[in-house]
Amino acid sequence: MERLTAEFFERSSVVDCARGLIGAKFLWHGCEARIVETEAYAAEGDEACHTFFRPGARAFVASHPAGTAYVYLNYGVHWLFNVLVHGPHGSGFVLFRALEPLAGIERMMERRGRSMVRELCSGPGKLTRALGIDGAAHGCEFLNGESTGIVTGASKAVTSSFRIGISRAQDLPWRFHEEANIHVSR
DNA sequence: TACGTGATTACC
DNA sequence: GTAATCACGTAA
Repeated sequence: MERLTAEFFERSSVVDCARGLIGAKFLWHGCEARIVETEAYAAEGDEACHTFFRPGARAFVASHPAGTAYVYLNYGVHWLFNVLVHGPHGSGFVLFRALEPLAGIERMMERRGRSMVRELCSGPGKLTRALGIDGAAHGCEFLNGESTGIVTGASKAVTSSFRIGISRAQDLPWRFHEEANIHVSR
């Protein structure tokens, strides 16, 4: 078990980072959860990535180091959590789509208002709510924080599939999840 | 299956 | 100023 550093998000492509994070442990202010579902968004050549239609996202990519949190509000309701990648052949984001709660579960239940563990983090908007992540985390270099970061973990059988909830570039198999894990999004 | 919700953006 | 678009969750 080792802490991931920014170097992890510099040495591989955004797609490999997304796949490689499955099974790792996400630490956030007293809560711990295994990453069981991610998606990759490439800053160049991916029409579903924010950089394709948002100048502000392009500016963010250009002005922050690898490993920075990119957090934004979606549909006016849900905060979504991404990690910035600066790979050898391009930049991008890894979206956290689902987690398997390990510690701090009581706190997650409080924030979610649900008591079933598999309802806590089984979606990108759910997991930010469960962990108390909001716009304050945007731009944060959380990897080496006092109480935030990512720790390597056993990667089990990882399946790739198409990304969810997007209208463009639907043909890229850039969603990754652990097989047969009940905590992935529905 | 319908719909609330608000930031960002492009275009007047 | 306006309108369109959205990497979603919930109840039903």
